[in-house]
Amino acid sequence: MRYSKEHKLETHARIVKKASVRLREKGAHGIGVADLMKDAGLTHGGFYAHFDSREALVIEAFAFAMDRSTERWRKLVSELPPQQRLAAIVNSYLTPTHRDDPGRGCAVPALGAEIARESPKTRRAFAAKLEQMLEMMASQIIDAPPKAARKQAVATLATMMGTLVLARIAGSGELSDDILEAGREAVLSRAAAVNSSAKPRARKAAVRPATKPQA
Amino acid sequence: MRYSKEHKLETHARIVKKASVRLREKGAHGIGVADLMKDAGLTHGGFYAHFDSREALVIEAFAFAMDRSTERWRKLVSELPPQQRLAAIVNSYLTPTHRDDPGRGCAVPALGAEIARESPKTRRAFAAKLEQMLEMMASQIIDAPPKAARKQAVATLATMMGTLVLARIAGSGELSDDILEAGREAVLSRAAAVNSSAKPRARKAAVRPATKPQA
DNA sequence: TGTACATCAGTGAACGCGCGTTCACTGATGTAC
DNA sequence: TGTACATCAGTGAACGCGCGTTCACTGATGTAC
Repeated sequence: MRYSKEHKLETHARIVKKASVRLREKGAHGIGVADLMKDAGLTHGGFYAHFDSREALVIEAFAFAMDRSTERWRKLVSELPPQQRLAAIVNSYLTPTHRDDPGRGCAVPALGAEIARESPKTRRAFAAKLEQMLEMMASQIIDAPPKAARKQAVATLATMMGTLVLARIAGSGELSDDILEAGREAVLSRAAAVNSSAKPRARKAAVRPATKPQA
Repeated sequence: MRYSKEHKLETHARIVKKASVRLREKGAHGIGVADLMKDAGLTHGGFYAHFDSREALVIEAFAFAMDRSTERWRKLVSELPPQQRLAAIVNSYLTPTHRDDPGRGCAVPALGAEIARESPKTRRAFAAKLEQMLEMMASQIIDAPPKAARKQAVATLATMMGTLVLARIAGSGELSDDILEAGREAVLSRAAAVNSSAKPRARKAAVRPATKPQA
């Protein structure tokens, strides 16, 4: 063989990783196979040695992005007391940094609407990763019964990603910052309300914006 | 002239109207000029007698869809007492009917993320219509000072459209219905909390799902 | 250890196709006389 | 009122281009002997 055993896997992973950035930036149909390969330092002809089709790469790239977000949240949250965890996720999500850098941000606001229109196969792949993300969020909400925690996780993600979409439509000026702030307040006050056993100071600490970027 | 004075305007309006449906269904790049013209009962060659470019049609079609939604809400709300208005909008928005018929639904969950990536011109046109929609929503919230009403409108729309995107990713099964329900509850309980002067029964009435479709 | 061969990740030209856009033309109707 | 002409919304062929995909080929390396 021309290359070491892991070489192909590494190349494959590099394509997926770079593509996951570009697709979040440009949309699921916003960039072509040739440019995606160029991003990974290759020419387009080799593409089909790694993927059955462009769609297959989109699925992998999307899954990669979702796994990264979920994993990043898990790390972010691992060092915090339970009652601050959801707030920490929210505060890292609803920031100008995240709004202005979709390529390294959450795939749901960037690609959700588009992927929901794709083939059933693609949509289901997306749905499965979304489900994992929701489960991860719900598992951070320990002071509510599972069904309520699940509902809160859904509502929180919906508000967070919806806020990001609205903020991106509004550009990156003051109006857009206000949108982020409105979303942040809404989702944090809801968390505080559901989380009725938490002390007020816990909530106040949670409201402070995170300095770390995005999610 | 071959046709009556209003003929061209009528044709133009018909193209925009049909396109606004198809674009919401298929995405801003999901359908071509030829098919859009066919939808309006015409051939593709006549397109440029009506629009400078495909992008110009996308802008008009998007504006049309946004105006329709805003106007529909205005009508829906006009016959209701103030404290039921926001809830009525939410209940008509977060329904399986709306989820399953994006072509006649709100353009924000269908096209928002995509349009935010378009040219500044397109994005700003979208942003202006979004602003009108938010103002309309905020004007329904009369028991809060303007700044708070604005914030609540932003958070409400973010949650509503985010919920719709998540529900569409999840398909149209039970899991998807649960997502709609979680979004509905979150946004209605927030409205009830802000709307602290309203009587409990007002809130209870508001929580009942609407039978009318979408928004 | 040295040599011949097999492998296969990656190259780059070429393909067919659909797209947005252009353009010469059509033909029904309004207008001038 | 009747006739010749001008208008212009709409037609359909054609354009250039970029895309996803295919394919014959390359050449560095692992393997067999």
